[in-house]
Amino acid sequence: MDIQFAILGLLDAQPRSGYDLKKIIAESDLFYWSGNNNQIYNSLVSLHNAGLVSVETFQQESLPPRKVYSITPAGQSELRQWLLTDPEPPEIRDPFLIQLAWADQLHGDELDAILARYAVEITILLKMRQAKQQRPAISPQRSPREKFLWKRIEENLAGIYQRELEWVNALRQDLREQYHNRTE
Amino acid sequence: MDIQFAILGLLDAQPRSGYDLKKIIAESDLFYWSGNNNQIYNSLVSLHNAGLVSVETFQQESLPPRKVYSITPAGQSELRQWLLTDPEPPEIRDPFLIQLAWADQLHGDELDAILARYAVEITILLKMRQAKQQRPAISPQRSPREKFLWKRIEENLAGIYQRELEWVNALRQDLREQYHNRTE
DNA sequence: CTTGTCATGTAAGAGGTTACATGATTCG
DNA sequence: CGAATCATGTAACCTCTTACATGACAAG
Repeated sequence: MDIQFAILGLLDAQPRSGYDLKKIIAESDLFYWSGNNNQIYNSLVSLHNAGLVSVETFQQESLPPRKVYSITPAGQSELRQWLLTDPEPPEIRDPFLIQLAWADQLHGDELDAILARYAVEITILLKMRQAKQQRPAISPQRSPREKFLWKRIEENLAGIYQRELEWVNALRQDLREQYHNRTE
Repeated sequence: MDIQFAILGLLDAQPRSGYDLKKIIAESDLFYWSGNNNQIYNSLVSLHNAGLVSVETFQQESLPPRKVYSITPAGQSELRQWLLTDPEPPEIRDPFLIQLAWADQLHGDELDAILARYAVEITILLKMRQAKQQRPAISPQRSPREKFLWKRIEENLAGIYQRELEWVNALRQDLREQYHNRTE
């Protein structure tokens, strides 16, 4: 998967500048990239070279010119084709699980402490997720169905943290019961 | 997070060669890297330079020499210190959700088709996960608690796919009911 | 008076992937 | 007879990240 298709979709919803895209991607969980300039500005250049987007430059006084990109018909057909390609599975990278894999050398309270810290971390992320879900998102809402799909996508993202939180809490509980939170 | 700590933990359980590590990492979901030579052999060199592992070379007839790495006391204390560092949150990268975010331009049956393909994909991954859970894993099992922790880690990994599958199935069901699987 | 926003762009480097190279042995 | 396993290592490359550079204006 390529950030290009994320950008193409965002431009299909409405024309935007590189700076607009950067902000959206940096704040989004769905568009999981960091939102750094390098990637976005270069992607826009190569999308332009491929004829998938067009640019319009607006001169501004005392500010650098604002370059607003729009999707072209070629870009739209490229996007549509991509929508029909084989879905990729999600990538899961949870370094904490590796930490836990070697954590048996910690004693009970140390182990519970890092589990607690993990739970706090996840709780914060979940809260941030839910906050984003409240305020008007970048969701296009071009049709009731699109609005519905975006709602479900956001629920999916929240669900990931929800499940993780339940998992870690159950684990803490069971460790407490089975090992009374101390090794020998 | 660094692959170095994954390697350090694996070597703490028992001495292994680069080739051993490569196989473990390539097949593992927990150790989420591809298991390519470059990364592993270079990591071993730098771990060795840092004095965190030691090497013993075993000459073999008609095969290249086997270099078996062991963790050093310095390596063990480095590992233990890392275990106490702040847990990192999981990284979720689900390109399919981006595909779905722009998928409103598909009509009902096209949309259901890609959702179905995603469900198949996830089902396969879940089955593979469960298969791995059956056969004797690389789980160290140095104590009952370690065995327990590894079981929970594996359940976590399976749970991710499980939840995703439930989510996509519920979505398909609701689309069928609400939109009768066709747009105008 | 510093921090944040607007707005573009570049540079350097970490991290990660695929593929290549070698070469004997075993399995189907 | 071709493919897989054992076992090391290198090369080329892509992706992505942090940080830098410029410069005006507004807000606290």
